[in-house]
Amino acid sequence: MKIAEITTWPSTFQEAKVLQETLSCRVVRRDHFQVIHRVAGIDVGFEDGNTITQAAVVVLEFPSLVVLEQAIARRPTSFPYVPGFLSFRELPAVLDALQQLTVTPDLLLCDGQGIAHPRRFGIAAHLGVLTDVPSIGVAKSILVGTHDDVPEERGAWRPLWHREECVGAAVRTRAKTRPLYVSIGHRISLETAIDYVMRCTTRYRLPETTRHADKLASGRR
DNA sequence: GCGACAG
DNA sequence: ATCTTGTCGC
Repeated sequence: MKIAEITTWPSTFQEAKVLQETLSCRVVRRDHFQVIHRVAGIDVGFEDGNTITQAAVVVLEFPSLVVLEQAIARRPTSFPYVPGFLSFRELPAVLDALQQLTVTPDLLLCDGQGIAHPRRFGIAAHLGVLTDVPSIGVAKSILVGTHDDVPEERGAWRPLWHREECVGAAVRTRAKTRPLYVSIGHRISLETAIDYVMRCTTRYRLPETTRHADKLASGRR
């Protein structure tokens, strides 16, 4: 797929923060897409003591969840891991991998937060804005916010609150396992995002998209 | 100032 | 994220 947006990568945290505050205005928090036929899972891994960043993208047919295509990109790591600035570390490699795809995904499921972020611009929101493809943040733990206890059964969820605002949801994708944290990335509402995450999840805690991408990024095929 | 803190 | 095998539990 082609990525039209010209991307700027900051060299200081000050610049990065300003960029997040500027681009966060572009996030569309309501449903704005057509029929979803292809869903992409994205994951990033590190090698050689974190000096190499490897991004993996796997495109699945929706709703069958059959694998259609996959891509891998590797490049030198250029930004440290600092909570709140994950996208600057991982997105350069992710964009490389996305550009290799021969088909354009209709929806991106990204490891990490969407707008459940101090400046409402986590990695899923950043990726959505840069590609202009609908995206969802699917995180295994919280960056910011709190929530009430989530009932044990699969499908149950509770709002994730941060500074009086609902920024996402704690979602039980599998009974008796820790919830996942789902948030708006771009061009999708929270309710719809939760629905797509559930429809991409079968018998495990993580969505099939994420599981395929995890496996590919860690070199297990 | 102190503690928390996606991957 | 990553270092790492078998093992305990549903």
